[in-house]
Amino acid sequence: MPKLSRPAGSTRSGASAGDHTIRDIARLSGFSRSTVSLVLNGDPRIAPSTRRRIWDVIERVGYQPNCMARSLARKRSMIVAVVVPRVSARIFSDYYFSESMSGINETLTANGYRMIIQMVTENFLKTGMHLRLFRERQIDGMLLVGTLDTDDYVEEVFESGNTAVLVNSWRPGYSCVVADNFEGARRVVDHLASMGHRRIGYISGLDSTTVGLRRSEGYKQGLADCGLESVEECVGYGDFSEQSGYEAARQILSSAERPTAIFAGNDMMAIGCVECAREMGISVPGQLAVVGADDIALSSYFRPKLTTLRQPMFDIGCLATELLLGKLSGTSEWPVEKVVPTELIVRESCGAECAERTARNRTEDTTDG
Amino acid sequence: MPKLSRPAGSTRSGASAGDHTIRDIARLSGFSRSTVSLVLNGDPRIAPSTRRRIWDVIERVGYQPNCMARSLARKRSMIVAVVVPRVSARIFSDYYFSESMSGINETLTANGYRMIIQMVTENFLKTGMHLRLFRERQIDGMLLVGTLDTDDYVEEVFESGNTAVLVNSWRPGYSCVVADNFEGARRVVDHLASMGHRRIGYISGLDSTTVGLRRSEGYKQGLADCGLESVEECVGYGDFSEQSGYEAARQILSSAERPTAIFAGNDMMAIGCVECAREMGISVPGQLAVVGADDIALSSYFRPKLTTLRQPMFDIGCLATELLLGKLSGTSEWPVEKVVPTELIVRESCGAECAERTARNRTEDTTDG
DNA sequence: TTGTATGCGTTATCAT
DNA sequence: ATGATAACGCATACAA
Repeated sequence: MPKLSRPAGSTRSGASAGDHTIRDIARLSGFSRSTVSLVLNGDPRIAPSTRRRIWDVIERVGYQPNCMARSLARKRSMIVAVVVPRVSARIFSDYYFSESMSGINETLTANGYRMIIQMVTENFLKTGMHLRLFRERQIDGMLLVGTLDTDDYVEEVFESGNTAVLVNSWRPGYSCVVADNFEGARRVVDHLASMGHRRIGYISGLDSTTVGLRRSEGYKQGLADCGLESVEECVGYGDFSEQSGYEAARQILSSAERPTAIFAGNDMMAIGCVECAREMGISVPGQLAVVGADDIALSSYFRPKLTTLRQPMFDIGCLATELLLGKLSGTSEWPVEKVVPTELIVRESCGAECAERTARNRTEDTTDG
Repeated sequence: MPKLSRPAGSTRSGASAGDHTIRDIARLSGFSRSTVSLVLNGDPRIAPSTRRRIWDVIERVGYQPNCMARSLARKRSMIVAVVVPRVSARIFSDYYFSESMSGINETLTANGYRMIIQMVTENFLKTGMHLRLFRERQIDGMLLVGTLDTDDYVEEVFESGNTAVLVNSWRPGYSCVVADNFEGARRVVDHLASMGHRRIGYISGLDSTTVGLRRSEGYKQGLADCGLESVEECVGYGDFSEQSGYEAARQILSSAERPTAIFAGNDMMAIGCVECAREMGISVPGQLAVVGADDIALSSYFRPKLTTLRQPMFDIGCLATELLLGKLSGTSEWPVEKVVPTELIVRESCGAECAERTARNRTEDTTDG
């Protein structure tokens, strides 16, 4: 039974209204700190009556547990680090990443977690930040978005026994969520071929990324499936930037027998490609069909509106986070690879207005090489 | 002098390579925990020799201090919370905010701080999260971006004695960084008038935001300065969304004597406005000059390229963060209001190709209303 | 069901 | 210049 102890002179100077500790609650309620702690964490073996009494005090004084202290004791911070490549100085403005970030953040907060953002800077690499975050900051898990095949820290994170998941990149044996860019790219070519194109060009992104590589592979497979041959002058190499798309397009479009369609490895390169065609007096989609990939916000505002292979980055972020939290809470198998479908969004730049119709009218006999 | 104590069986099971505590360092170096702590924090009154010896051990075993424990003891977390309005479910995709976020994040990390993001959700309001963050998470400071005049929590944050700064919003007596949208809007009107426009319309954003209000006021002032009268049919009311811009434009452009120019309260509304004009068969900029505001990335990709009143959100984010950190470290006066200039970016949608020329040819005698 | 004692890893206060 | 010890606020075996 609780002892009737007075609050005593427990108000420390400068302490604002709700600045209490678990000690205060124990004293005010007449129970021990442990009991209060158990109540706080919803332990079922506390008598309903005492639970009530303790909660009354907690709410009366507006007590809030201190996360730092809790984390220290529990050795869990309820914080997840999101590691993003330093594509530009302004990562948040990059639509591709910002979209997944939104999904991640929402899922995290919905589950009581917080996120901190870590860019892959030189300092990150040099100081071994990928492991320090676990030790120093006590982060519970890590989300690695859009890593490169050449990023060595990825292996170290997984092999260190910490829990992490790859967001839209893939490595054998590690948990990840990726979009099916192979199948998607294949379908882009298929779509183009079904519209009568026989000479279909390609501007690659970075093949050191899973996304870029899969799109490149899908492009080749698509060509093969349609009985089309791969022409070297029709493919250029970019790095996902608008400028690189522009340059690759100039090269491709200058070739002796230029393609009637070009599939760009992402939307920004597709835009660069369109700009280039425009300058060369080649109308899009009239004389050249262009298809991008990602479906960034810009795609529907650009003219001609970009036909693109949509990648659901928001959903991918959500899914990856769910996987991570699932692992942290014990549920969910491990490791697990989740692949989400891509979607061909047909707009103006490819010259076809309705994807469904085109797809339905098409039959297997497209392999007329 | 250090005692020669052996490492003893201090290796706990499951401890990875660098999983040591300050105790281990003390034992291994032969000094006390206090001394190690002092060395760690660069206290000058430790003998260079011992400092060396301790650092040797630290680096040899790869010791990393635990942030949680440190924060608990120091009562400082080195974490700043960024509070953003829930304009959409996907805050990061909103260019306006993402840009400032980049500035904030960079400045924060450059100074050893981390950021956590807090959206203003119903839960945020209901649970008094704005104050809980200080207590529970022990955050050191708060950055409030784009708050509404109706947001009551703002006052509470500042009055609670915690340190915070407003990012692109203003309240009397509180520290903030704002863009000079009043002067900027004034100049937009001035520019339009100097091009011969006498009937200049306006689509307002939310006047409950500092940004929106200042632009509205600047618009009126600009009209007055140019000796132009404000015509009611020429102004519409939007909420910063493309859709609202579209609708306001339809109303304005349907009026008996429609304006020859429209200044929209932000770029998205300007885009909506252009789309509407297009549908109504009004060419831009031929029959209607349109000017937006913010200079979001889309502005230069949209056709016609948007003339816009640029607001340096990245810089604003940096500045606000510097102010906050300055206050936290004792330097920097308080409170302080910083206003940064806006810039008129002249592109296609206003029908003027060169701002400088126009500006130079213009003299004071524009007040011929 | 509840209380006691101890630990979490660090900093800070006071000695020496 | 360095060391012993008490916070910091909470969680958790273990005891009762």
